[in-house]
Amino acid sequence: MNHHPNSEPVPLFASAAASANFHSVSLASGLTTNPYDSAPPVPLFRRNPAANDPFQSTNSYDTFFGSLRTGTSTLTQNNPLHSLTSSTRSGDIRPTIDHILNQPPPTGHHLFSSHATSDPSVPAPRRDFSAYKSQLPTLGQFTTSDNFVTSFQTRTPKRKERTPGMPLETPSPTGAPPKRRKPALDTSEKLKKIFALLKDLDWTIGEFFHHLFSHKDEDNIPISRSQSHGLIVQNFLAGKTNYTVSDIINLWMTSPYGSGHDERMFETETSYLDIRPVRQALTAFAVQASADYLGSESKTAVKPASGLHAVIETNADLQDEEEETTIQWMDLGNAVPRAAAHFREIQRVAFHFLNVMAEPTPRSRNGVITIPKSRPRENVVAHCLSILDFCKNDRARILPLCRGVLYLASCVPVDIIAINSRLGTMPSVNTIKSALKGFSQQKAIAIRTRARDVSVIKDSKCRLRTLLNILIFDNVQHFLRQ
DNA sequence: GGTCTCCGCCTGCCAGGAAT
DNA sequence: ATTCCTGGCAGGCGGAGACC
Repeated sequence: MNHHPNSEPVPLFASAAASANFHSVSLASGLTTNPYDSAPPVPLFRRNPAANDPFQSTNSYDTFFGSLRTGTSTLTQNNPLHSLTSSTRSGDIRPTIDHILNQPPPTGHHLFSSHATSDPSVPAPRRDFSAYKSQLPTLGQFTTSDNFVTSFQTRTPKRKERTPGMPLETPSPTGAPPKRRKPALDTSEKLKKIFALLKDLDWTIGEFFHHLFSHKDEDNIPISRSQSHGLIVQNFLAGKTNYTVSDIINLWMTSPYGSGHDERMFETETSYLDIRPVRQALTAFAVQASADYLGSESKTAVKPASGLHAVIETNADLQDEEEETTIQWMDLGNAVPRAAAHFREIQRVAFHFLNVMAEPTPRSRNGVITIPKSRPRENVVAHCLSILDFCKNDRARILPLCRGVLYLASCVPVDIIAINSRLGTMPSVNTIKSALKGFSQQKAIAIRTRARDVSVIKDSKCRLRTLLNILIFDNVQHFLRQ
């Protein structure tokens, strides 16, 4: 037995009423119809599975997977599971008499039933392949005569469609009576067998999933699994099976058997590993995984190479002019669209979240839906992210510096700039002034370099011309009328 | 009263070394 | 090869004093 090292194997169901089978529990007399009331009060498994149960001889993890893996397993061509798969492949779902007789009683809230009819005497109507396929659980797709692994992958029907006039079975060339296939199992029957097997193994569903997907032991040492086991898990996790992980999660989130909403939904403090109910754990996982990613995203965003840094190089020779963190006065002009593009690319998730939060509610007036445009969302989100990044790293200040220059140029009182500096919307007034001085020095250096340039060039008519530099000063002082 | 300059403190960046 | 840790360094911030 391959139990979890830290937990005792807990039987999935009590053994008090071991004689009751699965159907008698959830569907008995049609009384247990409300899944919200309580869990099934009696065991879902038979204590003694049928003698021809293909799963009954498997009593360990390895035996279980080994039995499912190859054609030498206990599942053979004569196995009901295989017969159903064969009929599914052909696209001709024809319930046999046994199949009809084994249909579960009707209920509106059967835990695992896929039948919607309310009359047990009426066989399930014929359906096309896609309709039937959509109601099969993943485990119902197992085949045994072929490679078990390949049955997880998407298959295309290999057999010809049977026309109405075609006989159901082809006579044997030897004249022997044709072998009759065993009736196909429905979903409930398959689940019943799986549950019986789990009970024989003394496993809960949780233990089964844990051992199925665990890849490291308690010492953090990788667990060696069989090749087929690895491929099965790989195909499922890679989304190559008919029912993907997202399908399963969706079923968990919408199942009436899951606990309802409470304050632990979207929990941020308690680790999702410590939350047991499925919806609370899933929503907490989503929040905490997103939070972790947002943290790493912002950590990357404030690195010098990200483009948000603003260093005003004032060295006389401007050797570092090519550095990506060095900015000039001209760079402030297009800082907002540059930053917005940066956020959309590097802080993709944060940009999306803030966009969703800032999205205004569309208004309907006289049947015309209008979206407010007075505050462009992209600008708002870009400035919000710039403040957050500036809070994280004071070098990532391209937009705060733009805002500070605007405030300073607008003769805003120093106290207002100090308050905004405290709030993270702009640097301190000293830093803003230093930046302006740096820009001024950059301009002065550029002018001196141009002024020294007295080279001779050729014009369009190949005449030699001497460069003439003209400096034009513009008075841009801002006068305040008292 | 406003502005400028200086200086100490603090924080982020970066390079180098150690650990994994 | 990658990640983590640590120490040095640069520069921003904010307070205090001087100047206008």
